[in-house]
Amino acid sequence: MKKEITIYDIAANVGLSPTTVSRALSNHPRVHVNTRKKILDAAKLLGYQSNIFASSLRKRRSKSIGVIVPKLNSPFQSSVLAGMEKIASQSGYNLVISQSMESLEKEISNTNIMYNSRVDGLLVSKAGTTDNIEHFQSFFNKEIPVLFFDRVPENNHCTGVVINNTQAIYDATAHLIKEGCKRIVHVLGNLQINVYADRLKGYKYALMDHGFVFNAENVISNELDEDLGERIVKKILKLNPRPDGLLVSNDTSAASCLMALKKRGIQVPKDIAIVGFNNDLISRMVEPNLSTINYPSYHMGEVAMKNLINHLGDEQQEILQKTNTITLRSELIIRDSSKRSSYT
Amino acid sequence: MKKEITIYDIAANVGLSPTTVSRALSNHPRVHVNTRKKILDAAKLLGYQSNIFASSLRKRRSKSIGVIVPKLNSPFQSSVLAGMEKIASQSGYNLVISQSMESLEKEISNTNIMYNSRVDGLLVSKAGTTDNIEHFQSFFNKEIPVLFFDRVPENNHCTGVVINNTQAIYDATAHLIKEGCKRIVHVLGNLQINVYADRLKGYKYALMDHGFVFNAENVISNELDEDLGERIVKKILKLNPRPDGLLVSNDTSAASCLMALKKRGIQVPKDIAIVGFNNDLISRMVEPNLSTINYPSYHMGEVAMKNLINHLGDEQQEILQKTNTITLRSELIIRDSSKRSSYT
DNA sequence: ATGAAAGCGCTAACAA
DNA sequence: TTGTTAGCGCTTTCAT
Repeated sequence: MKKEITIYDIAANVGLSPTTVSRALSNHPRVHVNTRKKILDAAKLLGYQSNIFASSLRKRRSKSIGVIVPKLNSPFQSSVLAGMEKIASQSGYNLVISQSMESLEKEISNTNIMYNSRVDGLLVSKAGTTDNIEHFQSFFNKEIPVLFFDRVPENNHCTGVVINNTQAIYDATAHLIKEGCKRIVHVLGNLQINVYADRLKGYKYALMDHGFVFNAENVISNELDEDLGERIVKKILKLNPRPDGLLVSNDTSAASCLMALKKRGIQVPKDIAIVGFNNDLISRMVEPNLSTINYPSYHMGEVAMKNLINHLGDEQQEILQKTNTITLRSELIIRDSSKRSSYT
Repeated sequence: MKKEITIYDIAANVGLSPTTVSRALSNHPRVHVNTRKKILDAAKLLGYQSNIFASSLRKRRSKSIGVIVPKLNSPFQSSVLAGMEKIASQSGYNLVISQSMESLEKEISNTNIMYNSRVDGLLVSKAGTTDNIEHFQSFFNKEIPVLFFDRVPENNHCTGVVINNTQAIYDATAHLIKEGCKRIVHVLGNLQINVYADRLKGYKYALMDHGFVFNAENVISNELDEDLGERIVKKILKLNPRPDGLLVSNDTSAASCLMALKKRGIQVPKDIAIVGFNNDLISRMVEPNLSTINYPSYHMGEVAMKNLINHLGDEQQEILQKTNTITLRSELIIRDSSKRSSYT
């Protein structure tokens, strides 16, 4: 490995002190314009590259933000990440990204690595099995801001960027009821996750408000993956009376249910109406197009990152502590998969 | 911010030198078992966290890998990243990720940031407009390994992890010909990118080998996005004779073409057969299911990361330099969107 | 506007 | 097996 060019080399080259070079390089105001120019020129000439380790060691800041997501390869998360990256890079922050694979154990390990990596702030969408936030304690102790997004822990003082999941599913349920559905099955993920717990609430409230009786048989909590469709459809076809409405907590799974239904000759929305969640691309590509909840994922990434970065400067993170929740707008998008009115 | 606990604190606590503490902490063999235990206990007790800046400054290694992709929010890239993250985290490496947004300018900027961040290695899938690799020169000079994946630069000595794009499209084209297609339109991305240039070759070769005449009108180079379908379908419907085969370089765009065709009452595969690329989820969710090329994206991430990390130890990167290309297996998956035989 | 000196926390020679 | 010493490259008082 070649020798590093340091500010000492530049200093020697231009006949000034390392201090002045350092100041010039970091745009300190108290450096004469000509001096700065001379130094910058020399730096370029010598091929100088600042050593961020030395700088970070000294300044105790890394100019990097950690992000922990459950899974990297999901349309939702990758879109959030894209939004985050945009803002971070605009502000000169690096993104250190890791995935918890829905495992609390790995989330803890990731968190520790992030802590050791001295990220200036942490953005987390928690794993399904995470039911406490002890492992972030080291961040809290050192007052390194931690901000949750989408999947936020319950009952705590952390800021979270979320959508109103309860309202979203309330609207979806009410919509299905209005379309004449009599038995609506709700398929969702791990109920330990706020996202799904809230949606279940919205579902219940909507039933209640429309004079329906809640029936636990109509709620299926499951791993939301691509193969969900077959499993779910088998299950719901055994129910009596047969459900005529299906509320699935993500579009991929909803699409998969749609496939499984069509395969059996069950017509959507005539026999069963479907509403998905997220407004992923796939919701516009299947037939019939899926009604869904528009989830502003890219925007969520931007907002979360912006809020985190805005508060990095503050010595005391009061504002971030006090802004407990930022709720983004989401809305029901009605497409053909749930338009039953014409058939009834 | 609270005071840091350092190895000096531990040393003082257990009555040993910082050196021994450092050795114990990094599992150096020449430390007595009891000593190590005492040190580890004290470290835990005091809440010690190693300072990677100091360590990296001293060791001149960051234990982090940079990844630059064109876009974070693509099913393909996020799957590659997931594979990379898995391997990296297993080996104790952090992932610093940024996106070039298909802009050479941003790619250069990202590259410089990665260089300044002192990543131990760099993984790149290049932007569409990148036609040289000068901006990686600083990495080459310092012998920091750079490995390209999927979109690799032409004519250079860098290692790349790729699939055989030429063969893949050759097979797809041959398949369409066998299914009786007489006029096959090939829709692909920016031809400056090896991926698409190679595919065009495969298309031409296949035509040639089957006695077809290549016609430039049948090649459409375009931005491959979700809205592609309408644009493409309008174009091809103007062609005379009307094409009966469509080869689209990613599944999202292929699905979008499929939608646009169906909207106009054109039947797939009877009137026009379609083959996509990537084997994204969406290819299995549209109707008819899309024939496509299975692209082992997750695996590509794993392989690329493994190869990079394997060669980080080596002082001289000879092996990496000499292994010029790693080609992963890809294969044609035939589904309903291209099964025309029964109609002819 | 510029400089001298100290030190961030760690590790690697070298010595014992 | 353990310790001494020096220094990685930078920034930040404090002085001039």
